Amino acid sequence: MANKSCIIRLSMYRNALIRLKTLNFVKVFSDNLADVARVTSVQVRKDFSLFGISGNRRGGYLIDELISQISAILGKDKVQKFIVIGIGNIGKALLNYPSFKKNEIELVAGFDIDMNKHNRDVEVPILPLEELGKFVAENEIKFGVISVPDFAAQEVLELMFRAGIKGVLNFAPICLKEPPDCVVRNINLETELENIIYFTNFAEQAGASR
Amino acid sequence: MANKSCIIRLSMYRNALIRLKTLNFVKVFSDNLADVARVTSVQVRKDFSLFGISGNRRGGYLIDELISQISAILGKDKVQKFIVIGIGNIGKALLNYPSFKKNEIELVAGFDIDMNKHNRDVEVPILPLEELGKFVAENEIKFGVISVPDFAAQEVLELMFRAGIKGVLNFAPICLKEPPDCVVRNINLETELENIIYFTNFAEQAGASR
DNA sequence: AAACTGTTGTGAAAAATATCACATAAATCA
DNA sequence: TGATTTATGTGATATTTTTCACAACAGTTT
Repeated sequence: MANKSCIIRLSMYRNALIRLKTLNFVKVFSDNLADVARVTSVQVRKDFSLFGISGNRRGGYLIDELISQISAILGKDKVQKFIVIGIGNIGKALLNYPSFKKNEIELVAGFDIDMNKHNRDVEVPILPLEELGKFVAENEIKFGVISVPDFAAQEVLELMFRAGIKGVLNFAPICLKEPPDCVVRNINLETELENIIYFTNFAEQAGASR
Repeated sequence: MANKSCIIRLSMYRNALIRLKTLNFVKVFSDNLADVARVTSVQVRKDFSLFGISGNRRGGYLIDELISQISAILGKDKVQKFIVIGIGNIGKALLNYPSFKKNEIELVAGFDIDMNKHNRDVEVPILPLEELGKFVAENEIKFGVISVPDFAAQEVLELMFRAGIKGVLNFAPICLKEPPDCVVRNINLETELENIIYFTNFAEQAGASR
């Protein structure tokens, strides 16, 4: 079965393909994708073979065909709606983030407990948290982002789960316990920076001792 | 050698430990950390053993000691300064992100090409991109975040590299080519969402066919 | 039409990562 | 003080992921 990094790579291939298409590429080779996505060409082909995507021996892949095949796998054949809970720094950034729409991802509403943040008269309304359940049911929302402070995150996740949300991206710096049949992915900005700090320092030490 | 996920786990253990310390824990067991960081206890101990961290047979680990050992590994024994390039949605969110300081990570300046965004009269100034090299040299900055549009990202990375920056967190939705001796880590918001979408749909299908 | 070239596709091998099983040590109890 | 309990620490094993090596094939050249 496909694993997490494999799907991440598919997304990257798709991005690369879209970019290459704007350059008027008609067919691409696994080597092209490997270069752009910074992996090996075998990795590209192995990933494709896992999903039954095949090209033409010696002829590479037809770019349009490939894009639509990958898009289908990633659920990009239809617009995927999602909501954001917690309109702080990150929540606000997501509300204004331009490239979701280009990628068939649509942020349809934000939620917050702070009534000063509520606002219904805009394209993407900010609603009180109490309306979450109703909104999710009426609009058939499956995906959501958590951008509340750490202490509130687990509670918000359970709220989302009860509302019927099935997939969650969590920015709160805490490792959430995923409810059954609910996919949760954590992005922790400090952790990411700490990772970079470690490997940078490590590389320096290794370099110095070389 | 330690790998990327191992360091991410160390960060998570540290977060967990700090949380447990506020609850007045004095010692912790690998099982406690496993629960909070959502891994197995063997994994915790294996990770520790990789860095020569040892506890007391039967007695677990002294929390203060453990925090300082992990902190030292992650470079948290001193404040790590970093800058942000591109003061758009994400850049702004980072400027106001509260929990960096708690974690010995200090955002010291932002940079942008748009002169309307420049502002020197605040704690974290926003400076013109031309001043990057000078600022980085004078303030001995080693780390930076890229939050510019995709088409500008590679160029900005090379600019940062020439200025002397060694570790970069990239939010631009493009896979950057890392210069030699420079650590680059990509966070792509769309890709993360696509990942969630895929696995949510997949779980649904698997559930339905069960 | 035969030889050649360059790319895909994949079984097998290797490398990386995580888990298991259990020896070892420290504390407690009888 | 010997037996028992409960964690740690780690070699061995299993699993996952990536890379290697090369057969298969479709064009292209001679």
